[in-house]
Amino acid sequence: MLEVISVRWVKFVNVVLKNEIVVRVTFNDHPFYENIQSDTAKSLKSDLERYFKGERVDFSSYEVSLSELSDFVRVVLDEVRTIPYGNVATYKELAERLKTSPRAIGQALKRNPVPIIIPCHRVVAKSGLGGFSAGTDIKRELLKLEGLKL
DNA sequence: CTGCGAGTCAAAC
DNA sequence: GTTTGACTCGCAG
Repeated sequence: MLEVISVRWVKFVNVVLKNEIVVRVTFNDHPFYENIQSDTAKSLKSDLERYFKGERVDFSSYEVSLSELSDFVRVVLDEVRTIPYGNVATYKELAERLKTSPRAIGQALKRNPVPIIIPCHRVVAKSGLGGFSAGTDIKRELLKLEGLKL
């Protein structure tokens, strides 16, 4: 079963679920047509609304689909999910933990299909913000929500 | 401060 | 095989 959540924020945040598993999160100028049926989708929509209001919300219990990704990307994204709300890690720190290079971490994060759910915005460069697949302005706003400046 | 070369490693070509 | 990054470090101007 396919479900869609759309939430208005600085952009529209559109989330697609398949069988109650999050398969994609995108930032768009227009909302997607919503189709919300399961309790999972209802709960996620309310969590997203609370999150965008600035409440501390943990998305780590939602299942995500990483099956199309390489082993390396999965390992990196799993590690990123352990970064708690309001905290950040640098590309270098993750590289050291996973015995790889900062650039390889960046390449993996770029392939994250579900930003916010997997909080890739909490990974920043050692001196500065770093990049973001949906635009660095979005990344900055997400960090601001969690009380961080950069 | 800005710029550039080298090191790095997974992905893309 | 070569090139390209959501990076970092060091060293010049």
